[in-house]
Amino acid sequence: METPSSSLILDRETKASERPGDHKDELRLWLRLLTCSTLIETEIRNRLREEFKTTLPRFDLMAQLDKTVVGMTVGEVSQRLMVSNGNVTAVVAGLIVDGLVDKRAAPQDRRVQILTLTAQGRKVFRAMAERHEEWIAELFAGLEQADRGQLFRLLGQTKTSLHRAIAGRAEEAAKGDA
Amino acid sequence: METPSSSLILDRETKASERPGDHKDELRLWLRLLTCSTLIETEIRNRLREEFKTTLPRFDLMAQLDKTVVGMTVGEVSQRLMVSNGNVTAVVAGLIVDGLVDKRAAPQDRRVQILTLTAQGRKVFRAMAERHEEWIAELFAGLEQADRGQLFRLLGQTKTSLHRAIAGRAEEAAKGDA
DNA sequence: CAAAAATATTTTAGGCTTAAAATAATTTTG
DNA sequence: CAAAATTATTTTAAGCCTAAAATATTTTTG
Repeated sequence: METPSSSLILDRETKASERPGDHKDELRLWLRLLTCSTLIETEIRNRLREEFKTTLPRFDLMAQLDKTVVGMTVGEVSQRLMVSNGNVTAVVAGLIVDGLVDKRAAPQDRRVQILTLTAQGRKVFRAMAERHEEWIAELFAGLEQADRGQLFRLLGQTKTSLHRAIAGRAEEAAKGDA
Repeated sequence: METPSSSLILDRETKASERPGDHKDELRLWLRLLTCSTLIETEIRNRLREEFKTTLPRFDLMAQLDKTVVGMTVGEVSQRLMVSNGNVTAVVAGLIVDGLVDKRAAPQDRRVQILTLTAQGRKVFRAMAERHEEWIAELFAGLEQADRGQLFRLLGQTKTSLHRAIAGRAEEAAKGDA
């Protein structure tokens, strides 16, 4: 329990954001983060369509496959892209039709499907990736390098905070189930 | 062509990010921003479904309408949410069926449709908004308040950078058209 | 070893999203 | 003022995305 005087001090000296039960600052932070993310995503989507007649989900999927020579399973790709398995299945289907991706069952475990870029897929992706990197640099060009570094670090802490909060809640749910 | 000595100095003294034509740092920054955004969005989506049996697009749309008493046009909502007009039309259709939103043509300009929350819609939204605010605060709880402030400022600069880059490119395109 | 459990993926059903074309209404212009 | 241009929205067609159920395969267990 707080004494009346201590809460008086709180009322006088704290910012609006510190009012008990008020979380408007965090909300504004989230909305600003979302705005940045949406602006970038929409712009990249538009440029991929205009310059390469492709979509962001396809690009993202190919980007994962470009990181490996031995290929990647459906589950691995879905985890990395933070999308559902079914979604990977669907996007891959389109890429296979276009001859950019190859899919085959793993010989030692036939449940597993191994995805790889075809030679053409790798060539096409590399060309897009180069432009993509330029676009991103252009979009962030208005920030000083030091600020970009600072932002990168803060987003790292944010990621940690998010993972902790999400894992914490998953535990609660598991406890409830048991 | 560079002299061997100048490129030696570059190799020795500059960070990887400063190699000419290399923009890996900006790319990593973008991917980290996207990760944070996706983690939050997915978590909020899940909680809205579990706790209120609704979706994020519906929640976001209602959040816009909650800001006004006189209502908002389809175009206004679509601009604020950064989604297409057609998308607003579709999501609104669902909300109307559920009795949460009302739509009527403006009397002075019958092209314009004015959207408002119904009394029930406002009540339902307010309950969700309170929980939503708590969730967001929880997700950012691992960040010091000072860091949240710093992050907010940096994202503000990022927004400015993005708007400038996007507007700049739109001008180029317009020039090309003319 | 066979039944049960676990794992990996696909399918299904339904909602979101977009760009582009179509519709409807208003404003501008010759 | 009527045709043309503009503005606001809706429709359409196609792709993305998810959760949950179904399928196929492998591993565990009694």
